[in-house]
Amino acid sequence: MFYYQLIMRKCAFYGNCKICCCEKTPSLFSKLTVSEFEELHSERKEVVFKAGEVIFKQGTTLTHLACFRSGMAKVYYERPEGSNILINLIVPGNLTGNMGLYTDNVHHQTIQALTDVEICLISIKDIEGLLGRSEEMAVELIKLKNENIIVLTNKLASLTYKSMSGRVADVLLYLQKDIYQSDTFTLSLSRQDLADLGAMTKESFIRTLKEFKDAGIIKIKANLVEIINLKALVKISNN
Amino acid sequence: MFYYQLIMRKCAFYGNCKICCCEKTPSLFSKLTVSEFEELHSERKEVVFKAGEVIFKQGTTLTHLACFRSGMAKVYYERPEGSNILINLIVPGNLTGNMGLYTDNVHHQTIQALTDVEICLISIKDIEGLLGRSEEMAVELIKLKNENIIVLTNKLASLTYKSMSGRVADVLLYLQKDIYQSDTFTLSLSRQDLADLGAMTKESFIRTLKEFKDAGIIKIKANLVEIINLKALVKISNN
DNA sequence: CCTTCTTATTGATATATATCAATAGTGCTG
DNA sequence: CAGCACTATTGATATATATCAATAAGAAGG
Repeated sequence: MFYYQLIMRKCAFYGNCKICCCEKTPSLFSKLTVSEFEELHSERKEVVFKAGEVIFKQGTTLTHLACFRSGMAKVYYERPEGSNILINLIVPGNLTGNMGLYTDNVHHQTIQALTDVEICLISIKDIEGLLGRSEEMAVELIKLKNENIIVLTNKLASLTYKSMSGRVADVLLYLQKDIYQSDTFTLSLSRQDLADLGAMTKESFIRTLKEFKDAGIIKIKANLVEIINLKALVKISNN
Repeated sequence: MFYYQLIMRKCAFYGNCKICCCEKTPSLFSKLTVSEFEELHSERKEVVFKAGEVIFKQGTTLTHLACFRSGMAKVYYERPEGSNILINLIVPGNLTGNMGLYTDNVHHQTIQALTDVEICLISIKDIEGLLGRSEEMAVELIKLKNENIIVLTNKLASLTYKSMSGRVADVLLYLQKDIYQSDTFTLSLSRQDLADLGAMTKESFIRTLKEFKDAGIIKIKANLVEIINLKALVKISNN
């Protein structure tokens, strides 16, 4: 019996592990048998990080992989020259920190909590051990990687070929669709973080936001954002 | 016995298959047994494309994966609005066209020959069949994917945070290090292609190239490029 | 070898975006 | 609740880069 079948029937069986296993597709763990899952589950470490704390630091050894159970974090790439580029946000159900797997065993990004965060840490050794036996899990990981690459390619296209307003629209659409899954949301990010997501200065981001506000496309009051005209936003995104 | 051990001893055994199997690390095929390799090898299709021909078209069904044996191709992402973003170049030993694997089975990029090109086409069915049995190959693919992601992240950082001269320097360093592996090379790419690699207009690229030429960092005459001062180029790349 | 077409180069100008600076708001701490 | 520090906002200006236009240089074809 597969773990996901078990958990579908007895949802509370593994507490909120179902967030990491069943609520996102593809999930690294959905195809594991109960005993395979138990291997990982029994060895996991539940950890709580406070807002602002660094979960993984770029350049340090990759020993664990994080499964997000609650809260929000930002993933950024620290450039040698000092500036940071914000790659994406992490929300419950996401898996992160495995870019160095099978390559140099080093973290290639820094992950920092934006709110208080609950995660499970799973040892890379356990993951590698299981990957060496479970083709199912390896295939799921390949699937995840391919999705990562597709998302990154889209981001590359957005950031390099769109004008500022298109990029701001993309940031708002990303928050609405992938992060908060609602037209109304309270930001856990600073204006600087938002600007970093869109690869521009915070002044430019704020100005563009104001244009959208003046045009009646969004409402924004401090950190409370409401998207009024989604279609207009999509249109701006598409130039 | 692994295939790569066999081929190390009898290099001509499989013709120039060693380009795809042994000369790049990681290689998807290096950990296969002889019989596993034979499965793929016997079913492969050797194809020649002429310069300018499209090998894979973005949006079409993913049926085969291409192993490059000779020549050069460009990989670009076609944006809905019409403009193209040049992601990277493909040279012998590279594997390409598997971003849609296990996801939507669609090509997410267009691959076009820049010179005459010899490739082997391997059916996705064969790859998937073997991936379902060989954890070794799955691990190699994960490794490849992770390297792809690391490279893409660097590219994202380069293209979004560097000024024009830094990006032109990056393009030249990419050609020198990853593509031609020489300080002197004859370009198979147009100025427009080079500009696309650096995410700028061809006029801007040409102007920056002229600056480098005037500063004695490179020599350039039509398509013949010589890098005179590599250190200066690296310094410009690092801002 | 001349004509035609494409690609490359150079120059002048426009424009988007960053930078710098000043002000306003927000939240924390004694 | 006053004062300080940090973040957000707005405005003025500078600058990098794109755009447009004109010319030059190659490449292809009769």
